[in-house]
Amino acid sequence: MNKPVTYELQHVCQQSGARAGLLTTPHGQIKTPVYMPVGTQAVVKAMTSPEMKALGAQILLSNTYHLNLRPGSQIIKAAGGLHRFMAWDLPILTDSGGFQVFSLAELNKITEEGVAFRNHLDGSALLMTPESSMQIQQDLGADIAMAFDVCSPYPCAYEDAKADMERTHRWAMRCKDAHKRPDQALFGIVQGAFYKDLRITSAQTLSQMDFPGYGIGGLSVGEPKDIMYEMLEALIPHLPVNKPRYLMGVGTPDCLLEGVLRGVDMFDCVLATRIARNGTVLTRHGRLVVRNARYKADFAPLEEGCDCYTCLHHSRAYVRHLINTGEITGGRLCSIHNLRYLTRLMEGARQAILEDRFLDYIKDFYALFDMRGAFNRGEDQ
RNA sequence: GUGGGUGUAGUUCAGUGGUUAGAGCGCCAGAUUGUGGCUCUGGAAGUCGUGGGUUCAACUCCCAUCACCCACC
Repeated sequence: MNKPVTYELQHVCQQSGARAGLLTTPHGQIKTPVYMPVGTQAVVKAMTSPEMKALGAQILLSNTYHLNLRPGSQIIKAAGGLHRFMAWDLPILTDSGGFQVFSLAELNKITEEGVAFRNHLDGSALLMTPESSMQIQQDLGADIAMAFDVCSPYPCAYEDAKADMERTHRWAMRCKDAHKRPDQALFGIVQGAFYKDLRITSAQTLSQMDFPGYGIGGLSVGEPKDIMYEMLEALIPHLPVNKPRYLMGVGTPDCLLEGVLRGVDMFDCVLATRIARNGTVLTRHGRLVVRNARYKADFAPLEEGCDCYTCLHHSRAYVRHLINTGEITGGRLCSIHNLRYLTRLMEGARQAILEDRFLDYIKDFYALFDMRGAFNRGEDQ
């Protein structure tokens, strides 16, 4: 039986060691490194599928937990699967619900069997297990499903981190046993909080289970960036070279490039679309809060030279006006720009890797990008 | 012209003798990393229409005056 998702390592940058690859799925190929826009509720907020294609998105992420609550995985299955339901014929990856165990921690109880959630919509009880997550994800029918994991918080005591990691490994095996769909790949997820030895153990343990790809979970949960980079450097050498690595939830421009530098192939993040709806955009010069009064009469595009729809047609003053009057198109225009920005950042990274000049690419990025107030955390300040 | 009403932050309004006059909206700024987010947090902003008076103390009570609104001539 052919594997549903295969990874081909196309080139290793001689200057940096970063990777360029090709991910082949039932719904087409993905050139890596890649940023995956997030469409939690079977839609990238404010965007349509043709618009996502136009800005160069290769694959979208959607969410098991949310879609299972509404409209329900049976509805999406009846619609002919998630691709048809949301009219997106390129690849999709579904998150397992594991992150909701973390982010909705006050509303759930974790046992070895699974997680008892309080439904955040109506308060009703809901049990999610590795098996049920697999069932739901197979009903949704994405190209890539993620294992149901336990994401440790930051900070986290060693014994707790170890217990979360070991449970994640047991659940990964249960996910593998429960996963039957031949046209869908299942990725395992590395945990281990902020302890290098645990991260290495997790990478080795999951590698032995032979998944077609590996998520790196539990990072960008509030820790300083340096610590995240240390963890990546420790664990990635213990993942197989011929499988894709997906750093979950990471999405500031600098973190994307630093991740690529350390061997990551895939990223997803809500940041670009979330800040867009609140009037902040990303540019090569750093973040730009277009909502601010200084742009009231600024008729330049959001980012000079950007090829996105927004920058080709509209001014900062206009976008600011729409944001400040609460017009939904304001959030749309900022989303279009931010998604295009990150997509283009990754396209440029891939090209630089293929041409063995990725270190120069990063250097050029930092030379222009104003890091002051650029989503820093903790000790980064 | 007569009678009544209203004048407090940019705006709509609270505040009927007692620290440094408040709220919503607006304005300004900050936050946002596997989305419980048209969200969250903070800030600036008022000679209380004006001028007198009573009082230990006045946005508050009294007088005058100005502006606006309503009713009636």
